[in-house]
Amino acid sequence: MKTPTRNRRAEILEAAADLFAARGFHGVSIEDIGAAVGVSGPALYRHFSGKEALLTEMLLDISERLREQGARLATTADPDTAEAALDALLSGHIEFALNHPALIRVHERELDNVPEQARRAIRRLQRLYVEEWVTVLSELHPACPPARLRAATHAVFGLLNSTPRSAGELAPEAMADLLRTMAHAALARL
Amino acid sequence: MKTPTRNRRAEILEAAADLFAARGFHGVSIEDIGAAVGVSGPALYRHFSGKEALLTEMLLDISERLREQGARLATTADPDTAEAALDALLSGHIEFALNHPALIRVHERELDNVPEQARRAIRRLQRLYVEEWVTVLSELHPACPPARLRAATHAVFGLLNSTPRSAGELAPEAMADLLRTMAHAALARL
DNA sequence: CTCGGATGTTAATCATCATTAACAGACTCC
DNA sequence: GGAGTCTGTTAATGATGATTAACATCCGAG
Repeated sequence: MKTPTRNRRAEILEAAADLFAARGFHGVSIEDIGAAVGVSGPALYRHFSGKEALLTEMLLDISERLREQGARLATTADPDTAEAALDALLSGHIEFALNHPALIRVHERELDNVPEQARRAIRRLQRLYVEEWVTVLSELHPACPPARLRAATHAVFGLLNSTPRSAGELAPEAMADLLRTMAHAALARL
Repeated sequence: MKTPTRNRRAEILEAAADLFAARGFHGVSIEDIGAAVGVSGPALYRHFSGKEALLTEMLLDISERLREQGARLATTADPDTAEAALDALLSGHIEFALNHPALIRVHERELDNVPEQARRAIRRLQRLYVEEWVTVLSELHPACPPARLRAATHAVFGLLNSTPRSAGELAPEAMADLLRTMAHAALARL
């Protein structure tokens, strides 16, 4: 019972993500989450200090992954072409959104349910990720004011994160292709 | 007390929309909503049969307004140019999103908290609205399969509805301009 | 006037839930 | 082979919150 236990935490986070994505933080009970992983109720307290802590860890993890990925992709070995960097950011975000629709949804909707302090940390990571995009975009559109670039970035996130809502309409590759095409076009002229 | 009372229902719906947008359906209590309009708690039951009924009416109203607006704008007097129809749809949606960010947010997030039957009705209205867009788009892109057009429509909604998230970054007119530009570009090549 | 309906108020009621207690099996390390 | 740690389990405990009951007011109609 050494190895299987290792997964418990991750297993719980995964199940909770699906549930939170489907019914929202307040719409899911600790019981529900326990049931989803085959244990029941208060067992979760052996792994997390509480429901908020669970959500907090989930959001911190997502934000951190996005930020890390953003920092990595925006600074590719060949950053001379901002075009290439933008394409990398786009592809990375799309891949994440398509592979983890539940995480994207939770990340988009549940920040307010995180306790103040952690919320600040999460916001910081989100801001860093956005700034990664803004930096790249400002190279492509030097005349465009930063506020506009930031708003454009948020708008593109909204576009890319529409995935969970139109799931099933299109095959994943077709969806990825569509989103990349649309996002590129949307960001071409600002 | 005849006239002022007339507004109570609308007043409640408005306050509830703001609260639901900010904290989510389950994160808001009947007490909270009452307090927001200056009465307290169970007084709401004089106007709505319950919390779910309140949300249901709110979502039905939003969906209906969008659908009606869509039907009206897509069938302008001069529908020979699909371009014009698309532009009208875009402008209408943007105006709605900018003027009613709370409603857009609730519309986007809370459908699952509506009882089954009403949910079907709301979904039907949403579908009709989407089909309005798809019809116009299919004139502009005859070769593009409908599923792709539908996914593109959802993606554009995601883009346009990003408003509540990037509020404050840009002045309303600047934001409207940005969204229109980006959406047009995103839909130009499918 | 006074009756009835529309609106509110405060005090139950009844569930649902997060969180904590108290208790138990299992596996590790010695 | 036993002490200790890890993970679970099932009963409290305590809040919070939706909904309903039992009473007030106010106002217009007759």
